[in-house]
This record gives sequence, structure tokens and C-alpha cells, in this order.
Amino acid sequence: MVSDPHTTLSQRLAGSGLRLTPQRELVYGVLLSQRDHPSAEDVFARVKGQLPSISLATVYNCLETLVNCGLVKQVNMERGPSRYCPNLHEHAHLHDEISGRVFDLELPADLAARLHLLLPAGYSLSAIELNFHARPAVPLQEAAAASHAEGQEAGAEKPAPTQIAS
Amino acid sequence: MVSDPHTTLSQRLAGSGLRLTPQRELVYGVLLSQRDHPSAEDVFARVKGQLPSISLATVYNCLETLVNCGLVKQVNMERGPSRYCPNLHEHAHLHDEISGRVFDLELPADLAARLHLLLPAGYSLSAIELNFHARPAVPLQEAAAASHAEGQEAGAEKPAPTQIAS
DNA sequence: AGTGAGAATAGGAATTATTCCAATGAAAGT
DNA sequence: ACTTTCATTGGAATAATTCCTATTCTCACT
Repeated sequence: MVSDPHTTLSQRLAGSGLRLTPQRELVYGVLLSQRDHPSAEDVFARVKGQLPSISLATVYNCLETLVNCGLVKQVNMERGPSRYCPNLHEHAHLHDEISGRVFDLELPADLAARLHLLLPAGYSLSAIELNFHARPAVPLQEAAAASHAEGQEAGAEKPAPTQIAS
Repeated sequence: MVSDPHTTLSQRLAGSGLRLTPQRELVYGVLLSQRDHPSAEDVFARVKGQLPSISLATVYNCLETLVNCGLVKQVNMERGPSRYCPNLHEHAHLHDEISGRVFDLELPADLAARLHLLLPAGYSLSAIELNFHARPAVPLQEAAAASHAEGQEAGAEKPAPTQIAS
């Protein structure tokens, strides 16, 4: 094995002159263990189960720290709360507009390379963001049926798209 | 000429059963005349010069209407106010992290086509968003000089990246 | 072990961006 | 003209985040 999360986190923090704290470790652990691109509030709720005394402000602080260390990426695809993603591979995001969920999408290396070439001369790249906004396609026979019984709330029981291992 | 803004706007609105109002026309006009991806507040300030009685809520309403009609795109590349873009071509955005400005970037058709292929089966695409976050690259001799005199505010006097005609 | 400096956390206040709401105004259909 | 619908306004309300301050923690040094 190359690195466990604890070591990685500790080293990255140390590299920026920062300390490894239980709060930072828990926040990072939560992001790693459930990769559903949670918001700060989501993370807060999950961490609180393990450390009830943690505050929301601290969660925001920890997330900012992790983002600054480069261990976590902040995802903003829409107005609304930022979401956090510990997947460091260059990848795209799929936003399911019906369920609100966000999935990682594999980005082939050659395509990524072509994207990099679009950056105008004179700029130094910080990040590329590629976001797909989409909704589950309704199969044809269901679409016909639905047109007779409209107005019900859209469920979220589509098969999940392929997630990348990360 | 194919269409003037007034006619286009009027037709699009009518197509959704909506009315052409002075406020909507001014908001749209402001977006068309200065394509620097202004925020709602920016638009408000500009429109106010022409129609001092307009309210911020109306600007938000008009922008939402224009987005829903498909005449304007809402751009969210970072936490902070949404920005609005009347460029309907499929294009990318370059976010200059130093100046905060956003520029349109041409997206070659074949590349756009390849991006579309990434969408997993079972989803129907609403929009693809491709964002470059970057900062002006400091030329080498300047970088050396700057390292002796640090701490000054970064200016924003780089040559602008190629903008697409739209 | 004791102390001081610098980090980090917690809790709450403050800010920002946006949305909601109720009243008024304008336009279109009858 | 009269009614209905749509749009605008201004202000209140909300959501997400940031800011501020006191307290706590950790580390380095004695």
C-alpha cells in the first residue's frame, strides 16, 4: 500500500505548517468513506455522530484547510451549498438534476490532454472543471404512460452511473 | 441580418406565454452590450442608469426569466454571486482567479462532440459546463524581479485571452 | 513540570446572495 | 368598462457562509 489516509493527511498538513487535529481527521475520514459529494452541512451531520461537540464553523474551517492542502476539491455546479470531493484524479462530474446527486465520471487521459490545450497562452492553469447537468432519460413506453398520469414527484430510482474507483 | 435582440426576446417570451416588458428588455440589453459576465448586482447597477426605478428583485426575476427562456446562461464557477452570459454558443469559460473576470473560450466542435459522448447511458443531457480556473502566468524575468519585491497587489493588466465573436 | 506563543476550535453574530411575499400597477381578454 | 392574469416593487425572510472573540490545545523552551 502506498499511503493510508491518516499519514497522507498528516503529511499534507505538516507540509503547510498545519496540525493534525481530531476534527480535521474526522472531516477527511467522512469525505473518504462516503463519496457522495456532501455539503458542509452533510459533513457536519456525519461528523457529529462521532464527535458531538464539533461546531459547524469548525467543519467549514476543516474543509477549507483540506481544500487548501489539495486533498479535497470544492465542487460548485449550481447555486446552493458547495460540495466536497476527495477524488484527486482528473475527472468530470455528473449532476442529476432530478435527485440532486453528483457522481464522478471518468475522464479519458487523451481528452483531458486536449482540454488542457484550450487554455490561452499567458495563463497558468489552476483547475479544469467539467460538469454534466442531466436527468434520467425516461424509457419510451414509460414516457407514454407518464403522459397520462402527470404531476407526480419524480423519484430517484435510476441505476447509478458508472462510478470511477478513485 | 438574422434577428435583432428585441425581436428575438419578444418571440422567446411569447413562446412561453410571457410578456415583453421594458425591464426585461433592458436587462437583456445590458447583458448583450457588455459581455463581461456580470452578476445580478452588476446588472442592477447598469440597468438603474437607464431605469432608476427598477428594483433588484425585478432584476433577479428578469434574469430568471431569460434563463428559463434559454436566452441567457447562468454561470456558477465559484461560491459567490451567479453570473450571466448571453452567449448561446457551446463554449467554455476562463476564470481569471486574480482579477475575478470571466472570459468566453472557443470550444472546437469536435471536442464538444467528444465531451457529449461521456454522458452515461440513461441520462438526457441538459447542459455541459467547462470551466478553466487560471491565473496570469508571470513571465520569467518578471518573476525574478517580483521575488525581490513581494507583497504588492497583483494587477490585472495581462492581454485578454481570445474572446469568441459570439 | 511551568510558561508563553501560536494554532485551532466553538459558538454566536454578521454578511452575502437570493428568494419569498403582499400590495400595487399594467396589459389582455370578454 | 370589467375581470383576470401577469409583472414589478420594496421589504422581510432564508440559506450558506464568513467573521469575530473567548477559550482551549499543542508545541517549544526553560
